[in-house]
Amino acid sequence: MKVVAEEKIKTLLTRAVSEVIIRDHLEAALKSGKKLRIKLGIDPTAPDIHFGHAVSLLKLRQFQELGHQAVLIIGDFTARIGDPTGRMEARQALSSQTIKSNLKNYLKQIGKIIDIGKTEIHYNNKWFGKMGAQEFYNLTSSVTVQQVMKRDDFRKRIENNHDIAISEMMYPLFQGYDSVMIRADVELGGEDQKVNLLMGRRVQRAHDMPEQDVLTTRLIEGTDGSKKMSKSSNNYIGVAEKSDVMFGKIMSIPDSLILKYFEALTMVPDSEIEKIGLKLKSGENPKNIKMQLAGEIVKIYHGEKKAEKAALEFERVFSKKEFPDKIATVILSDEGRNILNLLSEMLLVKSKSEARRLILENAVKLDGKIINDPRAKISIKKDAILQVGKKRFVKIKIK
RNA sequence: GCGCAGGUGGCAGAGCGGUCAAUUGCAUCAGACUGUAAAUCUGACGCCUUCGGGCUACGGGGGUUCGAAUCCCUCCCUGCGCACCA
Repeated sequence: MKVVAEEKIKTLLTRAVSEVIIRDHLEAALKSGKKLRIKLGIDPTAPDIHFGHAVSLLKLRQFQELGHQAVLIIGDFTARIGDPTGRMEARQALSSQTIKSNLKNYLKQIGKIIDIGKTEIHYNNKWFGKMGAQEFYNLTSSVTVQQVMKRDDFRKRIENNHDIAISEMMYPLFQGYDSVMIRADVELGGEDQKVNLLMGRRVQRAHDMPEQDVLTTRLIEGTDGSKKMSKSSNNYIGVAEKSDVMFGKIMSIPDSLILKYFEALTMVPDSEIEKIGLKLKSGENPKNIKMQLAGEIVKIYHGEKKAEKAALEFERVFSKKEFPDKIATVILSDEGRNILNLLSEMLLVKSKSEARRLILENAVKLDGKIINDPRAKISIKKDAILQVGKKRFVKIKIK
């Protein structure tokens, strides 16, 4: 029994982990049998959780499985102020109602990964909402500008003459104060969060509290295979995506990411992953292994059955080039109409100009037959499938 | 507050009176090749079009000019320097 626990602790401290500070301290604490308080902060401004977040959440789950107390911090305070990071982008503060409804979604998504029933959830507006100026002042005194500016993206922005709002510099402080309020023993986060997480230690120290250990998880690259997964790079896979879409997106990652994804996004045991690594090396078609990967991941969010269905569907549409199982259906009268109008009415294209281009690129098919004349008049006599590119389909029913 | 440099398409960044719907890179989309891989190659990439062209765009507003992304005025915004402050 004890051996199993040691094994788990090892996995906890190494798998998909970028850095542990202070490693020896945390390891000792884990072995002491003490129930630790593990903090993870969530920013409720993003519309949904993606696999980048899932890495830390899976790590939190591992802590839970060892009997530790998961503590989620929902950053509703900062969300209400409005996040200044995305320059130009909507700065308007989210209404508390939007935040509330977002949260519901969040918890549903997060609940697929961790055991929400055993998780403490705190909204940091609870303490920041009524924080006085004096207290705020004290908080700002616990850290220097230089310390905050260590963050890489701040440094780069200074170099490139991009602006940094003072409120942005306050973020790490707020985050650190959260650690004080919930008396965190450990804080989790992506490796890009390191400076912020370390700030928690500083703020705790300033509040005469034992300093939390910090565990950063590896960042994963998105579907493009090069940039880290993020909403702004549009290379993310959302936790809430439909099983088919999720499966397909996982299949589109470069082969080189397969093992990393296995480690960071599945619960497949280390020993198993090692074997998979060997298979890859010995020349097995990576497609098969990627299929397995996709199945494992989809299973977490949608269950075994849907994962299997998604695999079949994938084979059907992309390997065999057949039509998908389920296609959005539109009912139309059978009068003839211009192909351009048809495409834009079906919302398969953004504009008629785009439609024209796609047609000239041989991307538009009706029942599998290429339409290459933008002026074609189409009259549909019986049900048909209209297709643009490889991924856009609409089934037309005649009424 | 003063001075200087800037604000261009999703982003970065050219252009500095007509040949600018605007070089180029990235991102995106389509086609070829495939395992929807990745890489690569080809093409497209404001909107509308009867394919002749038309319309709307280079921070906002106004002006000069036959003609402005390009010149002038003004407002807003950003950076840098000085001053203020410490």
